[in-house]
Amino acid sequence: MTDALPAPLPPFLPEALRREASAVALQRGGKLFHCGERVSHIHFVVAGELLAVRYLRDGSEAVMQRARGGEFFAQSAMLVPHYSCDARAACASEIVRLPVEALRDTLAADGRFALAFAGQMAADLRRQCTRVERLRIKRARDRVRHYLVCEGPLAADARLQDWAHELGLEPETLYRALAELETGGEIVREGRAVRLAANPPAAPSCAG
Amino acid sequence: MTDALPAPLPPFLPEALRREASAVALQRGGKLFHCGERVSHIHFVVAGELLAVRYLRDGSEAVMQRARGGEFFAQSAMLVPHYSCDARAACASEIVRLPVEALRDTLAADGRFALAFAGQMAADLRRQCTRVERLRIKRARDRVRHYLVCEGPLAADARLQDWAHELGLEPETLYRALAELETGGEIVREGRAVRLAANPPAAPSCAG
DNA sequence: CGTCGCATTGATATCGCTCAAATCCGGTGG
DNA sequence: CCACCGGATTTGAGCGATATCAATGCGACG
Repeated sequence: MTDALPAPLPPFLPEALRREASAVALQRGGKLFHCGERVSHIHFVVAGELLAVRYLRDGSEAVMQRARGGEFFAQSAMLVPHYSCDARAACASEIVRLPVEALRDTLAADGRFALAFAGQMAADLRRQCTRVERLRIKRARDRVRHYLVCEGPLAADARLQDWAHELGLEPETLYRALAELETGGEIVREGRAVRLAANPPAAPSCAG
Repeated sequence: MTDALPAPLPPFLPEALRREASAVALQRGGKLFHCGERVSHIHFVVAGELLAVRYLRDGSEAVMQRARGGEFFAQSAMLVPHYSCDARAACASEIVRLPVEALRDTLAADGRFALAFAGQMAADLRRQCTRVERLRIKRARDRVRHYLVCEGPLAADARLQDWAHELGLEPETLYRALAELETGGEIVREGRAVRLAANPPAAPSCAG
């Protein structure tokens, strides 16, 4: 406990906050906090995946948030005194937690940190906004296009499985969509990498 | 120009920032900024709807962000010197813009404001995270359930059309899903209001 | 060499989207 | 007060797309 773990934490965290940080390890299915508990910490996911879930009366559950390595989790707990959902690890995970009091104090006192923290949240927010717009798209091909336009080419070391999950598609559907886009000349695949074709078949934008 | 518009702006904005604010009105289709332009302002949507779009080479477009009345827009511009997309009004809109320099300075100088601003972004981020998880759900019925669990009952004065759009469904699909859920006893409809049934048909969670 | 996970392709079922028509509801004007 | 109108809601029928199940190829790794 109470290890200082400078490496995995965001670089903009002031030393004063790092000293207050403590590490938590969770098994798959382990709980980080429960609905109704008093908010004491803000969490940063070093590795693994955390879920914020709310349970339905019939035993099923609704995932409200999902955070993976390098992301903050349940940031909105900053604003409220009690958690309104449960936090569970989707797989074995390592978390660093910061006392919410210390975070608030540091935000209020350290302008440079406040700016960086707001910046991190702005970046996360932009990513989620883009995902929302992408998931609103119905056709698999159009989601793939949207991703390539907004996020750039897919790295060669990425697994298509994970990409399918990011796109809200089943892997088989993604494979088929990629095959069609490649046949249509809209994308180019080099090994596992995928990028938009430089010269798409449809009407070009400006030059004739 | 340079109107101070205290009413529509978030209450936590310091007076110093309000004095720097200027109002902008846009027709449907009007551009707020273009890809490549230098970032000068952060925008707050008073009324209407703004889109951040990136154009594909074939003339179609990808929406990256969407902001409606009461929301900030293109917050991530805080972090970068140039816009990487175009901003267009989806309908006639009123915007208040804050010079990014002034915003940065105020964030760094005014701790209370920095905390509130970060809080606003945390709340927006939570909302988007929940939407992402909801849109990942494939079946219409399950999306409706997720919404009611995470966001609470639907107000009686809401239009089902707007709700369908929020859920990423066509109105007809939502009507059918609601009919099925009501027949199944999972939800109760009182006029236009919709809420989860107090006593669902499936197995209860704790008490027998 | 065997195994395992990932990628790929085929066949089928399911679900949501689209087009179309009927009903309901609120507001407007006579 | 009533007739009318427009938009929202609801229901029906058919189509298209994705999910699902199944089988095969492929590459890494022990």
